[in-house]
Amino acid sequence: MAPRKNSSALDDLDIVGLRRSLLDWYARSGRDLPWRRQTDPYAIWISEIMLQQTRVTTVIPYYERWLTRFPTVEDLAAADLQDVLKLWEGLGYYARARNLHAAAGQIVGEYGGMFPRDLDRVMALSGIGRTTAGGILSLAFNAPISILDGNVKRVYSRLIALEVPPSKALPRLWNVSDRCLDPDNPRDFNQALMDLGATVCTRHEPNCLLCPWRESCRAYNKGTQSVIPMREESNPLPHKRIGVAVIRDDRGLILIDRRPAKGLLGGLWEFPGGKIEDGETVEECIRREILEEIGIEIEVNDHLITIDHAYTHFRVNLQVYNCRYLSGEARAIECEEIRWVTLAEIEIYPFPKANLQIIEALKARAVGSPGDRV
DNA sequence: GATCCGTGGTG
DNA sequence: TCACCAAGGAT
Repeated sequence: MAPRKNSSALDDLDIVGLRRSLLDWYARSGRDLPWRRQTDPYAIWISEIMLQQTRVTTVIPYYERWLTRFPTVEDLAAADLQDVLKLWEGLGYYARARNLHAAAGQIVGEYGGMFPRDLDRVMALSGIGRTTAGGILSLAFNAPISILDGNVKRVYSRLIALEVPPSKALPRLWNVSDRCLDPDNPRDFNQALMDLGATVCTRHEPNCLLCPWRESCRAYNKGTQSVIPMREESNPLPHKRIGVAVIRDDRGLILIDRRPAKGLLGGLWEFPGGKIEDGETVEECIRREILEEIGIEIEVNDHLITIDHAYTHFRVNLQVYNCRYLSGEARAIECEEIRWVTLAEIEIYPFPKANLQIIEALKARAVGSPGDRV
């Protein structure tokens, strides 16, 4: 008989035993999380999206606020996107909020508000991929669908002592996840797997002595658990200096603009500005950018604040200056929309984190200098 | 398949 | 201080 072509990394492991020991561990040591207290697919969907690339402790207050404000998919579908983004403000990856809003429309429009149970239909919703779909369907409906999130990649990479970074072996890891999943207890199994990765099989200093899979884990048995999973390649972050304008007109109103709907910080509001080119002063940059983007002449006055901020693929240094409107009619040339607002009205608009520091600085200055022109 | 997309915690 | 990273998906 010919050797099996697809011999798996799991061939020597007792999968039934692994399932039982993990579920036993989960019954004793699983986490009590807000979205596990019910099986409403809408609430579980919201939690799964918020948890993408985001820590549990960060998500919990956002999750609670969201379910209070938008208790049902109909509430979300009927909401204004700006209000959705405002509720998401500070959580990052804002496409997630835009996709939630769009998918709510899909669910209400195509499925009468009933969350679909079919994997292909769930994955067709905006912002839902294979892992999120598996998470929702297994948690809400106890459907036997595997997942492969960051926790699961780490746990299985160690279990099979994977010799390459997980991104180089996704088909193998999905195969492991499919074969290990307990078809009789998919809900608890998937949750247990994520809890194991989050609390025991952690990135740094995993607590192997508490792990139910210790005896089977190939990394543990080789003593390589601290170097697996292997690191992904990473490139140095580029750095940009940005000139930013807080422009006031003669009435003291402040100019803000809304960024294009897609791309970085899509749909959020900001103070206008742009990249400082080589050989250009900050003041020159700000005057040029405002003329290009908004079409008005301004006077660049005193420095308000400097903000250093790191995004995923680059860092910025924001040089923020108080400016005064001089001439021309402001219009949205390189943005979606512009508005002149008061400092009080600004609270309504969703801003990226780095811009919230500018608003704080403006408020502090307004309080500290009552005679200042506000 | 490589790149883009935020923010806060951490060693 | 700073690179790395944490419940991924879209293009």
